[in-house]
Amino acid sequence: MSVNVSDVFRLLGEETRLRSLLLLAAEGELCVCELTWTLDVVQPKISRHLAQLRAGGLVRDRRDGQWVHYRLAPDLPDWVHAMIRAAEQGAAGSLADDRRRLRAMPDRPAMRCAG
Amino acid sequence: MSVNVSDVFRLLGEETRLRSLLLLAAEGELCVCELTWTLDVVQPKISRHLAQLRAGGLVRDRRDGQWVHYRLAPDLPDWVHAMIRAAEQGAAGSLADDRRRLRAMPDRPAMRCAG
DNA sequence: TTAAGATATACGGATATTCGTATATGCATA
DNA sequence: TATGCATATACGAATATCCGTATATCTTAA
Repeated sequence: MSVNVSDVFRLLGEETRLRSLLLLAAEGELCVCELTWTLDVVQPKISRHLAQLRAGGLVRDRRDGQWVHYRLAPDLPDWVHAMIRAAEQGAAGSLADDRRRLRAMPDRPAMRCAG
Repeated sequence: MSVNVSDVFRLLGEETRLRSLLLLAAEGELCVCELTWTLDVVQPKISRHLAQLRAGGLVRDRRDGQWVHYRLAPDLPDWVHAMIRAAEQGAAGSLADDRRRLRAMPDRPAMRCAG
């Protein structure tokens, strides 16, 4: 699964995908319902965008009962990590907002070890 | 002229724009005809994409007689530079190819101080 | 087995993007 | 002024992207 530079740019050029990826990078692992709630969009929209991130090799999914948890792909090349760090820096404000909203989510599917 | 993260991603998610920007970052300043020749695309295509990069605040242009030279915007935030460096790393191979092709261009409009 | 919750996909429709071609604009030079 | 070169823009067509809604799939629990 090799990642292509312009594919990565194209994938992250969409707000929902960018916000999702930055949340995953910051929180480690999130399920679809957490992203749906945090970003305040309908569930199929999140699923579709996550599927694109997965097809592009940026994230992996893991089923856990009813839930599917997404995380960054474990084998991303250095330049992708560098690019994500740059994006975190450029989107610091809105990322912090999203993380705050996530923490305010009621009844999160627990078993999370984020910090 | 403030640059937005997802705008930058979207702009660089198109191959011609990405290759143009990386060439500009590597070479300092290039005119439209150099990009047209190097990337082997028709001139209006280059002009259109450069116009988008300019509208997005990523590049500036400078007219010099008949030629218009483009360069990276001088006031880009750190995270944009970091993102460009990451892209250079991820696209190292094709960027080197493009720079080689540029150096092989005959009758370049001179007055260049690249290296 | 039935019901309910979480997630994924199918399907159109709306919108946006990209492109090739033609043409306009700006500058230099005869 | 007339011509030529470099660049920009206009325009329509092809294509891609994104979305909302409906529905399918998978899992758990009763």
